[in-house]
Amino acid sequence: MVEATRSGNGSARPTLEQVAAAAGVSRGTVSRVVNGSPQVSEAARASVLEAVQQLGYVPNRAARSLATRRADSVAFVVSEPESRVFTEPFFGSLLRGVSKELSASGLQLVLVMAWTAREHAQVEQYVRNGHVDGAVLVSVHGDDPLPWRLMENGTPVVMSGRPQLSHPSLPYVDSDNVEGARAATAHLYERGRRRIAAITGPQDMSVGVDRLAGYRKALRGRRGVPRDLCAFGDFSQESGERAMRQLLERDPELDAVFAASDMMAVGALRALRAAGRRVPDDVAIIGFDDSETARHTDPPLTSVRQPTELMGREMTRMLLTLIEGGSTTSEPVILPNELVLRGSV
Amino acid sequence: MVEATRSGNGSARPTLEQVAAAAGVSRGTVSRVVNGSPQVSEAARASVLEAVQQLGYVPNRAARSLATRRADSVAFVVSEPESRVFTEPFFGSLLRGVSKELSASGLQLVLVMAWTAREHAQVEQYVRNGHVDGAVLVSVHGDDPLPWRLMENGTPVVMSGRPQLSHPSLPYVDSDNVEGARAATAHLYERGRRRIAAITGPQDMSVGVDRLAGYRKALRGRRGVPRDLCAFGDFSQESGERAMRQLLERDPELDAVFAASDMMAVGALRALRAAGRRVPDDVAIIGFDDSETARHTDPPLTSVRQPTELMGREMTRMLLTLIEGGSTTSEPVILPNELVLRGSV
DNA sequence: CCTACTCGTGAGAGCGCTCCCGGGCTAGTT
DNA sequence: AACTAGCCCGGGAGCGCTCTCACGAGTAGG
Repeated sequence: MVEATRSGNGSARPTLEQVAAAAGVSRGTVSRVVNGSPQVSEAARASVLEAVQQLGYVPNRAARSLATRRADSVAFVVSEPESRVFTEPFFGSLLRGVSKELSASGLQLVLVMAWTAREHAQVEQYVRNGHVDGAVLVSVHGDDPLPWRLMENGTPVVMSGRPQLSHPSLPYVDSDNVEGARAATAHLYERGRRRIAAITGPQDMSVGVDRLAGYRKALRGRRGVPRDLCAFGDFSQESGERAMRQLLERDPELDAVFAASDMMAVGALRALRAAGRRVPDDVAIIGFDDSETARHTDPPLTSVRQPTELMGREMTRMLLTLIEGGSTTSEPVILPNELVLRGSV
Repeated sequence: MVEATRSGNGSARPTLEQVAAAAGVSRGTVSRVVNGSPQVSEAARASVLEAVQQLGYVPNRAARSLATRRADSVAFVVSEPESRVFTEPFFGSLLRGVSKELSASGLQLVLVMAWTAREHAQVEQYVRNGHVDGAVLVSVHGDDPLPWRLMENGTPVVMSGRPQLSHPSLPYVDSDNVEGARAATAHLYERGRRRIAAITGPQDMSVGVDRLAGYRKALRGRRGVPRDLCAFGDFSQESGERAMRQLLERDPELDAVFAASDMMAVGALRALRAAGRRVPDDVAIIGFDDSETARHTDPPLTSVRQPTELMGREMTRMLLTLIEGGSTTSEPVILPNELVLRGSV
């Protein structure tokens, strides 16, 4: 009796068998109805549906998984050694996209986070062991073999961002970093700026490379415009500040800066203020990521916004297609960015 | 043959049965070893362990769940109608704490997000249907019946933050908002400030109420100090700016502000600058949350930091205890905050 | 009118695990 | 020596579902 209380849970969940009994059909038929098979008469379907409704039947996930050998869930893997993962709205937004797209198809979203090397190995174990049908990988490092290991294993995987060592046909979704950077730089040019500097990200990451390429592309062919006025940062504020100081030293006359991340732009703002430059009067500046911070700087930062939620949705769609098709390779999807205009230009 | 290729997946995962065969024992014994039962001889244990190692055996989650009638997973439910959920580091940090604590006990973390009312209902369905053993609820609104509905259903639930309509024994973890606000205000006083204003949060949320209470508590009994110099905001930057303007109007002589959120503090900074006040020379200011933004304002913002990751861990620990004990009620846990000193004081 | 299908349905056989019962063995007790 | 008490261990039953196969009834074709 104590046990009965213990298990609590009000009414025990009805099983297929009970629904079948109530509807006056067999288990098989109920299963067919529940799974939307066309092979069932209207009469049977109706009475099953009624019984389902009445008993409040919900399929038991575990039993289904066991029988189908599918997990009916996908992993969202964050393999970030740094701790600041979620301070960036990027992840949250991506997650939201994934969540929305996934809930439509009834799959579970299992969140897996790994910081230490040991956890990293566990993640691989976990995914390889078929606990999930596929995985969305975010913030994977360049030399991380995880995606390929999983692909070899036959597990569908989709990454966010183009991997550096582009393995042929490794499925990924990315925003058009080249075009975003190009548009930002072009915007500065169109506003009449002529000495446009760049603070770029690390060149061992595709975002870093692409955003620099976009900057160069925008300035290519323009006469009398320096286009190698760039300093390198690591996306952090400090590095942006340092880079800005270097740039001011190299060219005190510069009148605009394209920063490959908002954080670096914030650092640049500080350096500019310290150097007595007014923004945007003396120097215009554009960042990248459209982070929360961009809205609160002084002046507010014009920035390139990535369609993060959409990226999440696309990744999920791609993953579901892979899972369904039993494949592990796919053409990448590149989504357009958007320039958000604020006071810094 | 095509099928064989399709299913891919390299080597099929070994089952208990196969491990048993390899180890020369029965299924039961392998199960006992895997689950750490003491009722097994050293010899048997050793040979099972060896077989497990060799075959790379990992228990099938679905089968286990089916047999034990447990889900071996908990849900992290974000029921936030707003879209800015993850722009605040709070959630990410909480999530990390939950993830860390959970991975130690081998449970899955299922992320469930709900924005629309319909999704809200689905979440309830989902959790009630026993897909998870328990749930961590964050950012629940005051009038949201979700936690109680789940509790009635017998599902263990832990909330973040003290609920307003404090249902007796609804389990929650919170930081000590009263004490955090008190310490911040007291700090301002100790630094010699005497006209300390407050920008408080909405009074229909416990955080809003508590932080105001802390402010009042710090000033109680101090002679010649105004302690009702407060304006209300809604935690947003705009509301902070507005509140600050009101306060300056009411008392142009004020020399310090305690803001109940960093965002409001940022707004206040703007208003102060617009009014020609220097921070911290003329007016000192302290925020709350120690957000990413606090680090990037000018000057950097002194703020109260909540032990968010720890809160996540505590919530998880509490939840696991509830699950294990088959209970749904528990004493709340209140964790201390910390004042992070930066340039704004 | 018989054969050949098609279509809807029922039933059996698992999926891989845990739980529990009972048998065999050893050690301790009278 | 006989009996009991433990301790290990094996194996059956069953968790709730899907899937395959076979069967009966209807329909069309020869």
